[in-house]
Amino acid sequence: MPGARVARVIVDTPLPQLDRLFDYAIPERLLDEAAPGVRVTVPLRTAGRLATGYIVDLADHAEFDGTLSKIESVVSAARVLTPEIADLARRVADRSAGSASDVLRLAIPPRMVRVEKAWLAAEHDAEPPQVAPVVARGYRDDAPGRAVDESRRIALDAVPRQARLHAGTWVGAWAVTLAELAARCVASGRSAIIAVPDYRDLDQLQATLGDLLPDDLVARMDAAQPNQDRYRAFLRCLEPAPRVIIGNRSAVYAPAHRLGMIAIWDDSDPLHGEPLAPYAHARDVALVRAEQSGCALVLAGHTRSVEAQRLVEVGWLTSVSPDPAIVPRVVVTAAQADDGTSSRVPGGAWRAAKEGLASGPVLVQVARPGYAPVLACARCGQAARCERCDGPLGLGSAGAAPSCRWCGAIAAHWSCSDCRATTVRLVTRGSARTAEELGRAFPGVRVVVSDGERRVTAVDGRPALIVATRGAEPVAEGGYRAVLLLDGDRMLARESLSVGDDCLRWWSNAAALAALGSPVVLVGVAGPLAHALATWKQPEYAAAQLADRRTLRFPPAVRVATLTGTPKAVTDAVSSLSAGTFIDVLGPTPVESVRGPKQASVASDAVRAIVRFEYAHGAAVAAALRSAIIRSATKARRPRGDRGYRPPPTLRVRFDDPEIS
DNA sequence: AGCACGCCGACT
DNA sequence: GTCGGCGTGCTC
Repeated sequence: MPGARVARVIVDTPLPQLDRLFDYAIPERLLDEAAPGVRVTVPLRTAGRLATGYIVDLADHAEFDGTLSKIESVVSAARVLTPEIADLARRVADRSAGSASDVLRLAIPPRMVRVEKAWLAAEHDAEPPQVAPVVARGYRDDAPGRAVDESRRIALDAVPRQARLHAGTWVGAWAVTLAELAARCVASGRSAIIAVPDYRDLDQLQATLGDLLPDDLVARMDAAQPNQDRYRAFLRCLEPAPRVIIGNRSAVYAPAHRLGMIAIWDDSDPLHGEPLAPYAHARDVALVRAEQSGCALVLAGHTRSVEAQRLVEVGWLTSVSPDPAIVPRVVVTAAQADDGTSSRVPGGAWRAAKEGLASGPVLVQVARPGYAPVLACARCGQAARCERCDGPLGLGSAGAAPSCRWCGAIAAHWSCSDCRATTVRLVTRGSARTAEELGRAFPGVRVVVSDGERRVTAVDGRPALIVATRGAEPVAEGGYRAVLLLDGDRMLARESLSVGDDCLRWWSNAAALAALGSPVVLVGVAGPLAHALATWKQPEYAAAQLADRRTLRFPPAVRVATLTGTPKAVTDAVSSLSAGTFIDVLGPTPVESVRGPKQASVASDAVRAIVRFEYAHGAAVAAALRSAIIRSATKARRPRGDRGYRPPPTLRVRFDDPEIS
């Protein structure tokens, strides 16, 4: 808008009451630079106090009646906030009773001046790249490809196999499928976003894309990479040409030129949940963004999340499965009675491993890292706990001193809090101890351990035992010749509503790493879960779970909002909800001081209430809670004297907290 | 947050 | 009479 004199600015502040657009006059000297999307500094309330923000729009006239302040400065010419992302941030914030500026902090990486200057100086060709269209293999009639071409929304069951790249490395077939769909977008001049849970998946996806596309068309947005690299990748997404944007959960906020597809791999992995306010899950952001931009949406996995299954059942997603169906050869075996001395590997699993080792690598999935994750008093059996923080003590390696799994403190002079004995007994096996035992059971066989600390992402095709904690399984050249799922019973022992879903996901992801026809041995688990894995019908399991949650009125059959804060603020927020917009309210109840590695930052008298409501009332509930947050933020204020100490907010709202579902 | 405005007790 | 305490309100 040439000649515009007014800029509408979103101010970067955590204060909920400032979460709206402010009109500012554009001074003469900044008329050329003040463009939509640029970073600016503006005075707020009084001169001398400057805030940063982004211009989201230009206008001829202000909507504000009073006299306008002037924009202080334009930080740079880079237009980092595109109209699409500004709109997305608003929608996501509205849906979760949060601030758009909180969302923008996730969407726009910290500015790196040198990187930005280099990018602004460079030429960006708008020439569409020449990429040959590809077909997604493993599905009948190219169903996933056509869905992307027609901008439809699908729940995609991945092909449970491995594939070899040109360079000789091996990746999961899921990465090939998603890369093919992304390449197809680029071939038609559109961009694609693929969000994956962690760096292992990201590495596989990036390598796979390297086979299909020139490297400079792929932007990797990785939370672990240095800020410069992150900002450089972000700026490349802004260029007016199709890109394939891959990254972890925050990639769903990346700007994209003509977005054709947004895909989430393994959408029930907890890493897709955002721990920062307003806590929007990558899946939900993808849903909002697909709606907003009209692009294709792909929720892919070896398991079907209960949330995706709900969307299938309400007709919002279409289910697409591999055709012909590929079913890993799953064998279910009873657990060996564990007397602490004999090998923990039952006969059937042992034979499968033995046979597999004749031709290549064998995967052994265990529940926990370390040597002995749980210790107990040798005399009375009481669990051994840290003297400092009361966390559980464990052994990191065979000869190590006991240490706390929460705070890391070494317990050099431990004595039992009950009977004062000073020797401990090992009560569980971690990956290192399992590896040690397997090394004895299979003399002469190479043993590799992969867990959160020792990151092994790939192994070659030579015989070896690969002991991996769940989620840390490397990809094997040619696929594993056998997969042993050893700790099924232990994994199932966790107390959580989603423990079944989680276990099925861990097992299915490991099973998909097996070579075609090689045995996958599930030890010590029976019932519907074992059946779902053996028949490879994860969507049916998800459908049954969803039916259960419907009768219980648990998420995701309904939505929930968790309100935490002072009793007054929580009560006020609850009573501000109009009747008919919610089902019921649980609580408020006092928040028990959480005994755990992470202490929640809430006031000592904090209470919590949980509001359940139908999806149809989401907007109304979010709007009401949003005003309650603003009310509590502006009303309740602390006395002026105590600077420095920052009390927790009087009211915090979190929608669809995965912890309680 | 941070700063202004505004309405009641002890001071030259 | 008025200096300054901090409750309340607003930020273009």
